Amino acid sequence: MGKGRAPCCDKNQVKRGPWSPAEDSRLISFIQKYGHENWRALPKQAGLLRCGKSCRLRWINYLRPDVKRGNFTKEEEDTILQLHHLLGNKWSKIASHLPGRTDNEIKNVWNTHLKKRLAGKGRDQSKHKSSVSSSSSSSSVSSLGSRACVERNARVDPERSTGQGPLDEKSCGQEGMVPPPLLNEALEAQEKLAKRMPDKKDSKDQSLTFSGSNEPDHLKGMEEQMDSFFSFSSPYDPRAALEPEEVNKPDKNNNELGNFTIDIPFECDVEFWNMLDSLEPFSVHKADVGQDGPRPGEGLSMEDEDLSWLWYLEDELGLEATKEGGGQDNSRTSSNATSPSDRAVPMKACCQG
DNA sequence: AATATACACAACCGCCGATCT
DNA sequence: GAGATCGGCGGTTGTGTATAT
Repeated sequence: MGKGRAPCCDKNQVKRGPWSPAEDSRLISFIQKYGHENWRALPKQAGLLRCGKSCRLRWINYLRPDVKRGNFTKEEEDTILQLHHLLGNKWSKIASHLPGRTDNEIKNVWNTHLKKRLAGKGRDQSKHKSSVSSSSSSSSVSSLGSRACVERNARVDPERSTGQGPLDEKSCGQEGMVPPPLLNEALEAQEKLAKRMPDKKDSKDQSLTFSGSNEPDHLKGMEEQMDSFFSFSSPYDPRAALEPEEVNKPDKNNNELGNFTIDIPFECDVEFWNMLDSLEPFSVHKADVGQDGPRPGEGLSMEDEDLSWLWYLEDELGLEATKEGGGQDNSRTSSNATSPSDRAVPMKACCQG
């Protein structure tokens, strides 16, 4: 081969632009039958005049059975906001925490909705950021249940979050932000879990396997979950374009896309969130939110939620400064807050309830 | 009703890291 | 070890649709 990188495809030979239903049908049909071991070879084998990358993108972002279409829920948006605060523009990582959502979709939502929302709030919030409650966005994460542990740690600072890039040690902890150790810990936990993923091939791409025979038992229960992902709200469901003779008919003993099984390794998510699910410190403190305040389950106001969360953190971290509002120093870069050993304590407390 | 503008989202592009040879 | 290949990721663009004028 010559020097330099070979083009992924001959742009003169491939079709570009929007996919037609027929192309979708062909791609789905082919992947159902043969899988997608080699994206580059796939279009040729499937008889598609498309670049392999284009096929892959189309499949991953649109045709994959577990892709959830439709508007993002408030919870999903909140999750994106907070994960973005944690991770920056790591769309694929963020997407991994939103089953059924693709990185591309999340990226679009961020660029179209969330960034603006944050920008708007940033302006709004700048007027009030001296108060404790200024640490909150107007979004509520209460319905996210125990995920709140991490997500609260990632409570968005709109002014900061409108910028690109992950929450770094300089930025977090300022202006009433939740102390960063928990953020770091959350990140570390995520990364540890990611590293524990046995094999990249097993985890990549939330891919599908197309075999009825070697379906892992633990995945069978997932079918039901996956079924929910088949609900589409878009007017054109590409999978509806499948022509009957081209696709495997749904097996009555199997899921509705025929004789392939979903092999989507959510272990990372499950483990991660299960770990967090074991943490219920916040719920205790919810109950403490002002004797006159709402009781748990009665719908805390955002302010109450934020306050109680801050109080919880203060208890755990022995911090009083937070009560004084976010205004505390920008010195959160002090090393004692970021050393792993120091970080472990509050998170551990958090995790162990 | 026609046109301009803004918005939303699908798709493309180029780079990077991992793996293969 | 070096180069080739591939999949994946993030940034950007193009296009269709909705809304405003």
